[in-house]
Amino acid sequence: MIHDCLLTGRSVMKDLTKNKILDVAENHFSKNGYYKTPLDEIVKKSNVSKGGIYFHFPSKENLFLSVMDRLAEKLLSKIQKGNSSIDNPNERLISSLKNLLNILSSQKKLSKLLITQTNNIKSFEKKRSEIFQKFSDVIEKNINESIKINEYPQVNANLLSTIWIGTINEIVFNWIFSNGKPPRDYFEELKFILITLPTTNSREYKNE
Amino acid sequence: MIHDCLLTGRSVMKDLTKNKILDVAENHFSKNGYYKTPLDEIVKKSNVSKGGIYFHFPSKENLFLSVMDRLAEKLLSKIQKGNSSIDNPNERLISSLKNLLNILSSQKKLSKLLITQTNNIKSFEKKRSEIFQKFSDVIEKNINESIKINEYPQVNANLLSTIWIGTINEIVFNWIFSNGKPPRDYFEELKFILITLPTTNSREYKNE
Amino acid sequence: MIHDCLLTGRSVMKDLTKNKILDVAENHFSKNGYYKTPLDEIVKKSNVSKGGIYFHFPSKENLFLSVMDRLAEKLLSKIQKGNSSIDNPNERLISSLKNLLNILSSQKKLSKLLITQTNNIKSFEKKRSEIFQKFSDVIEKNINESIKINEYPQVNANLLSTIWIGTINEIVFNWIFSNGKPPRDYFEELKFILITLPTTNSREYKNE
Amino acid sequence: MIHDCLLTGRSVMKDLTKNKILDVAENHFSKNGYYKTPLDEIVKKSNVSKGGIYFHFPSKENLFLSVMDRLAEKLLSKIQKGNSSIDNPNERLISSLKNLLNILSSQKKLSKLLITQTNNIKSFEKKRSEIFQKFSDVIEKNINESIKINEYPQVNANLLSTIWIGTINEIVFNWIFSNGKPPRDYFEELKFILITLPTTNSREYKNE
DNA sequence: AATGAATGAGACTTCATTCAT
DNA sequence: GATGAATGAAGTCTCATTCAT
Repeated sequence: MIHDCLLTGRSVMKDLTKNKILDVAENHFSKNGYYKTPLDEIVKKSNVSKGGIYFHFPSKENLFLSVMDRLAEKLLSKIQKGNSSIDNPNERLISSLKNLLNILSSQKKLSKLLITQTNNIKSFEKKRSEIFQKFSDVIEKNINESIKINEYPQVNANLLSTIWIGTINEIVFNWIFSNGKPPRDYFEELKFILITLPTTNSREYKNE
Repeated sequence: MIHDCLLTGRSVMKDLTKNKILDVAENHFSKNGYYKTPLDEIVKKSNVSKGGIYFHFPSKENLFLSVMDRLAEKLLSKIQKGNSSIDNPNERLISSLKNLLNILSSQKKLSKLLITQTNNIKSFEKKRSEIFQKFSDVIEKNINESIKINEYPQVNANLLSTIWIGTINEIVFNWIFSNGKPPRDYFEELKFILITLPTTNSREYKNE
Repeated sequence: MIHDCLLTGRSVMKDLTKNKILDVAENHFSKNGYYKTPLDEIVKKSNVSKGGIYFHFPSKENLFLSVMDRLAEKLLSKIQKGNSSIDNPNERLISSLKNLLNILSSQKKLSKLLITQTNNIKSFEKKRSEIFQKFSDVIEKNINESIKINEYPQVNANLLSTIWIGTINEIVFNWIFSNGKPPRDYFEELKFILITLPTTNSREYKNE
Repeated sequence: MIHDCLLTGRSVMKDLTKNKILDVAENHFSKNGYYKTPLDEIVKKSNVSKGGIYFHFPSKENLFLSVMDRLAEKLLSKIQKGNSSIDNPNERLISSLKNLLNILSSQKKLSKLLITQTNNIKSFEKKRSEIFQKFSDVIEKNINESIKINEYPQVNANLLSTIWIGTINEIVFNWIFSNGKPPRDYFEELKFILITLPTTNSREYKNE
């Protein structure tokens, strides 16, 4: 028997199929992109029939969106878990940067999926915005807390988080498409530019 | 006869047709994306037959790449023209930022084209990298010159230009897809964060 | 327990489910037609599972046929009930016409179902013929009795009943698809053309 | 060469393909119905590629409608041609009946197409109405002229033409689906019931 | 009796590309 | 140089039916 609990067995089974589909879809979408991944490919690799996929997802588009959602949740929870034990906001900011870079570095394909699949499909663009906004929110919150305790100069935290996200995005892009270094290799330098430099500066301000 | 010189006349005619195709293609690709723009749409709007398009461009993919190329050239020359008369490297850096933001703000569709059309097509990704690299190079060069004359702290200019590009990219993205403000509205704040803050800081360093 | 008699209880339950299915099926088939009514629709609206439907009906086709059968029976019994108390054959003929028109007028959807669902499916065509034949038989019988008592001229009663049926069919069609008047509005004029006119004429003949 | 005129050659060629498609479609639709005729069947039998069909017709539905249109035109022109040389309205009425019955008798498949393909598709129902209305109009006009010259009693010509159409429709139906006699076999009896009987009667009226 | 997840054949449609003219 | 009718592979999606539970 696959499961030891008869009561929840059914929903476990259901989730088994659904997750198998999501796994295969995630893999193929991130490797080949939305348009270059025919449903038949997912059918073949998942051993779930076409009808089975459409039983769980109303359309290919919805399947893609579900993949994005699951992925974003996974990444977000990893980042937040990494931060949960850190008290100092500035340390937390540094930790967020490190985690984000590490996680993305370890999942090249998923990074690609997250970053490049917009395809002029409204729902994709909306989803991308949604997800990036969530990452941005985490960072903005940390920046604001750093500002509050005077670790960071008075800047527009929202814009700054946009800078962070855009920067990381671009680094991932270069890594994937221009043989750039993996994101994690930029940690020290990014820390210097994005945190040390302004922070030091803010101390200078205070010293005046 | 429309033209008096048969020799150049022909190529002028050719260029006329070719540019008409490129104009219409640019418009549709940027509005609807690569996959959502059937060649038939370009045929209809350009009044050039399908065979005509295939005479000038070997494939739809090549047409798209040509649109990207032409566009990048246009934007780059605008930026460089704006900088040509400025002597001070730091001023030039500021001017670059301003120009970049202004130009992108005035061409929402083209911004979109430049930013979102990668589509997991190798050649597109390569082209996107190429173009962004050119923008990045301009900025990197200016940063390096600023560093040389001690206007800017000793940072990895290449990484910093990546930050610039990523930031602008993200701002454009938010503008297009999340009803964010147009890029130009961020000029002052970006100038403060990306230039004033590090620059001031570098002066502080020097003052110590 | 819902019922106290296990023996009949079971079949009552069964009939309850079966009739619920038939009700929902009748409604959807008549509204949207055979091909535009997926079984899933009936599942959703009847709260009977797919397996449940297949327990009661071997196929969608059979379900449709059952709907037709039940419907025809309903209509026929209504017509015959209306005629049962009338002695004079000619009066009965008139009453049949009136009833038929009234019943169809009050059930637009069912009329549609009866009239348009042939769909090139052999079994459907056979069923439609069967049903129309039953209606035709009722009318033919009445005509023949009218002829027998010299109320009606000597015509081919079978053909005449076909004329009746075809006429009513066409009137219903126009009502449903061309915003024609409801069948009942034609009663007086139809009575004149189909009964009075020939009847009067037959009297003339006799009077000669 | 297929055609002797180079100038019109192109449009002749175009029509050749289009008509080939229509011919094959007419044949299959009338034999098997709309839903039981996959486009692939038409592709196979017409030797025109799927794309070719979609070049000439925007959808399967539109193709079907075009078949209906062409067919209706063909039949109508045959009927009107048959009537063109007859002066007396009553004779023309009789001729219309005869022609209609004959034409339908000789084209069982097309009759079926015309009569049974409604399928709960709005556009089909509209087209069916349109076509039947045209037939009805021809008959109504003739009836009205017969009434004018006192050959026919004062009845609602519009309703009477509906009776005619419905009758013929029903006879065709019985012929196709219940092994009834072909329409033409009913000519004499229909003439008696639909024309002679009322006409004679109208004379009686006048004689009074 | 009843459930509903899963199947898979088959439907319609799209569209980059070709080629005779 | 240019046309546009024609191709055909490939795509997404539907839905009657099955079967383990």
